[in-house]
Order: sequence, then C-alpha cells, then structure tokens
Amino acid sequence: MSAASPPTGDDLVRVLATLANPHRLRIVAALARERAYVSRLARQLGISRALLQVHLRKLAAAGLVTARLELSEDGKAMNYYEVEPFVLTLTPEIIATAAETLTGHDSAEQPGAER
Amino acid sequence: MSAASPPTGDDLVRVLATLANPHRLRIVAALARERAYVSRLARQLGISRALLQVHLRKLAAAGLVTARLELSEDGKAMNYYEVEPFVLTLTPEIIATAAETLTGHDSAEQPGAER
DNA sequence: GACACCTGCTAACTTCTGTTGGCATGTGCA
DNA sequence: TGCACATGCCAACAGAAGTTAGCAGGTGTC
Repeated sequence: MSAASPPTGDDLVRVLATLANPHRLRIVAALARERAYVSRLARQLGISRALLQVHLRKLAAAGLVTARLELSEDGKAMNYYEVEPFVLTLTPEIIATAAETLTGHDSAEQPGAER
Repeated sequence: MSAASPPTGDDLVRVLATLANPHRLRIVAALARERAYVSRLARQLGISRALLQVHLRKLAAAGLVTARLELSEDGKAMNYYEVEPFVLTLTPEIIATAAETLTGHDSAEQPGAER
C-alpha cells in the first residue's frame, strides 16, 4: 500500500474504521518501532492475546499490517507482525473525490434531481 | 482546525471514528462542494433529516463542519453547515507519536518491563 | 385554517464492535 | 509427565452506534 493514489470510498471507510480505535493505534505504534510476535505484543500492550488477535486481524484486513510466520531457534512457531508503510492524507477535497466511489445506497448525485 | 500540528491520540481517534462512515463521508463531500442547510442536504443525499442531524452533530463535535444559523429572505430560519478546511496526514510514524498521548488504559510503555 | 417549508428532540429497535474466558494444539525442557 | 511458552478458534455477553418514526415548534402564503 502506498496510498499516494486516491483511495476508493470503501477502502477509505475500512481504513479509517480500522484506525479509529485506541488499541489498534497503540498496536500500529508499537509495530512501527519494531515488529513483534503476538504473545510479546500482548504483554507489551497489557491486553489479552484474544483481544490482540482480533485487532491484528482487522489491521491486516485493512492492509495496515502483515503477518509473517517464523520459527524461533528453539523450534517454536512465532507469528511476527509488522506495519505496512503507508501515507494517507485527508482533506475535504480528497474525501469529496473518494465519496464518489462509495458503493451501496445509490440515489442522489444525479444532477438536477433535488430541490 | 489546521491539523498541520500533530494531533493528540484522542483527537485522532475521534476524527477517524467520525470520518469512518459512508454517510458522513458523503456529507463532507457534499459540503465541500457547497454549504447547505439541513433539509436541503437531506434531500440531496436521500436520507432522513433525523439521521442527517445525528451525523452532522458528530461531524461538528469532531470539528469537521460548522453550523451557521441564518434567516432566509422570507424569514425562515435555516441552519447552514459548511466544512472546516482540514489536512490530516497519517503514517505509522505519526500514529506512533499520537499514540503516546492516548489517555485511559495506562500500563506498558515503561522501559524494561516486559519480556 | 390548511398547507408547505424550516427547525429541533426523543424513545425504541436493530445491528455492529469490543471484550472475556475457555478450549484445543503445538514445541522444548527439567 | 508436567510446566512454560507459542499458536489459534469460538461462544457469549455488554455496550456503542446507526436508524426510524413520531412529536412539537416556528414562519409565510393561498
């Protein structure tokens, strides 16, 4: 994800909804400093693994983080996560453009319809 | 709001949560083109006034739009809304900075605590 | 007075999201 | 074998968010 390209409306909503959560913000912040595996991250952030998993899944679904399964020296499976570098800029104009590509709920937008 | 300044974590969450909604995206988009009063906007977007009010309130609470009460020529009270120009840029690094100012749920962040 | 337009509020329902706790699986080591 | 660490999944609850429908108040015009 490079996001220099204009995001589609639906993508935008997904990314914003994903980021609009304190836990997930902290997760991204932590991973921005250094990648980590699930259990470690959970301890670091002071939240349960189950909860962390849910949030990581959402972040991954939005393309903001990626998982990489690795084996530690002693043979344990560790699931490392890392942030996907992204740049997202929001302004009313950018939103106006993105909004045109929103799916679902048609109507409106036909020139000369209302009022 | 100019947002060239680094947003606090809580503000960030509020703004993102506000923007993470198709209706509100469309509202911002519509207002970015031209300001409008509630009833007109509702017709334009094809949603109920009650629903629009709720969303407008949230947008206003996040500082993304502002209301201005005016009297039309024929003496009717019209509540005009317009977008507040803003520029918000998001990257993992910016999020990492903002996350430090998140209130609530302390713990973690003490160096040398975990693992 | 009836109608058309504007405004706002609230109660109630439905749907989505966050969160917890438990269960199951695997590895390595004393 | 039992403990410590890693992984994952799922059911269930609680709370937040979205949505609708209805009520009430205002102005101006036919």
